[in-house]
Amino acid sequence: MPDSASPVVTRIAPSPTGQMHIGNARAALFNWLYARHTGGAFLLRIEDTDRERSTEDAVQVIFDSLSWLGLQWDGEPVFQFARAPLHKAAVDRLLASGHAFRCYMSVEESNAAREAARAAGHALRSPWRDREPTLGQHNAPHVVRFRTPSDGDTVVEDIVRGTVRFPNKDLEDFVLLRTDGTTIYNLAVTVDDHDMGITHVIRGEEHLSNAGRQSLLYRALGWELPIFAHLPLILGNDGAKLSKRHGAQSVGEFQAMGYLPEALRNYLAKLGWGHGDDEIFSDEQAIDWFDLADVVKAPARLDWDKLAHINNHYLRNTDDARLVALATEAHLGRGVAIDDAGRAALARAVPLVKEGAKTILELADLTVFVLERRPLTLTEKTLALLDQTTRDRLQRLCVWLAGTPDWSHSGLAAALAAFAADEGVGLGKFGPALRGALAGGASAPDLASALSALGSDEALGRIADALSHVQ
RNA sequence: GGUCCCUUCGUCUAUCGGUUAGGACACCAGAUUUUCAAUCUGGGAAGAGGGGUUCGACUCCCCUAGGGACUGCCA
Repeated sequence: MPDSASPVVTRIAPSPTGQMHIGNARAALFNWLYARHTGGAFLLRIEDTDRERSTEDAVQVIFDSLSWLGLQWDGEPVFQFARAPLHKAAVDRLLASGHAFRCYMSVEESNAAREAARAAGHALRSPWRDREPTLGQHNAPHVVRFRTPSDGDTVVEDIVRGTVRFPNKDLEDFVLLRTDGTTIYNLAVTVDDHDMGITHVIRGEEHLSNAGRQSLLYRALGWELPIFAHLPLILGNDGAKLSKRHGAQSVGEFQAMGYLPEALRNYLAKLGWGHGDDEIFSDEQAIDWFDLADVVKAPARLDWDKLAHINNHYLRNTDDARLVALATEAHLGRGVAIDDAGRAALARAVPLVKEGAKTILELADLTVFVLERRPLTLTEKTLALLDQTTRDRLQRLCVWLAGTPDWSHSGLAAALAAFAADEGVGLGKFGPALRGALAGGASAPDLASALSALGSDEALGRIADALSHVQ
């Protein structure tokens, strides 16, 4: 194990084959937190050895996802495929030391051999592990496999799992080099983690069994093992593996749904780790408190309600300029045109409604009423409310409001209350009709807020529109 | 099938042998009320089951059950 005095080096190593999974984002977060907590480094490695599935776009998705999440990696990203010569050199060493061997079985043959081995109660053992190819065979198509010990256990010390042992007989002679000469995951990861000086391998539990294979490689290569920490999986709300049907599974989707990166960081940090009763905390606090020893073992389910609650907290504590920009973006994304008046109205409306929004998308829903164009289409319900008494009252209200100099929320709330008192009725007598006149069918906040967000010209104009509506 | 991991309120979790098992989200009720929310107050809600160890187990050990991961010339 690495010297405890040596600086911590962690890494996130996604493969560029599509979107960045939220589980991967959480792993990145924990690696980042641990590196920052210890004053160490957080590195990024792109695992692009699968040439069939790796794409340029997906590499960009990884950069974008990490950047959006605010998890800045240290140094230049390492591209795994570019390190192929180093991987092959390691394989040569393994071949020379007898820890690996050339296997001339075809895919079909190895599949059959694997089944036979399982039937016999152990994992695949290639017949070539103890056989020398003839001279003619030597360069025939082959893979290179690891010569897995037949007896004993491979022990993995894991910070969150404790001591985990895998019987070697159940670990097959896994492939190191494909027939085409390219390297495979376990070998590449081991060589890269070693060369990059990774001290702590923090990743999802799906890699726990790989830690056994990788440990075998580290020892065969004569290298010091890193400290392993396998994180519990993130499941969907129903306890099943997180997939498309759970609503979202990639960082990009969470972003598109209107979650703030800091809210997602906070929520994700609480999935598999926690600090007592603390629910909402800053990055500084998380960095200060984070420790691998406190990582939870059990898998966690994604709770959308709680994420929404946390997102709402961050939304209401975010500065208005940023929220207005985000809301504007959301409206434009929906094809809603916004002119200068609209921008101004949005700037007035956002601060007044943000407390009720759980996502940026909801913030857009709550502000769409200010972007409607006059004359608004009134709902049946509003039309029904506009009887003569109410019309007369709203007419007087317009006069009253026109004489109200303070169109701030509090000024209007006071004006509305004073008007109601003057009329000798409760707000309920004309509130619903006024709401309908101001917002049409769209949702709107409390009346004082709605009025204030619209501004006097627009608000009075909308009321006049409603009053002139033929019955 | 084999190997490995996991198991406290519906959910995320606290507890690290002695607590009325705490908090948060959600839920329910009440208050407020111009819609929906928001807000305030109160409430219900948990140690998978069975054996041990111990003066004493949620906590340690074993078994069972359930869930999950891996088992590939993917990562």
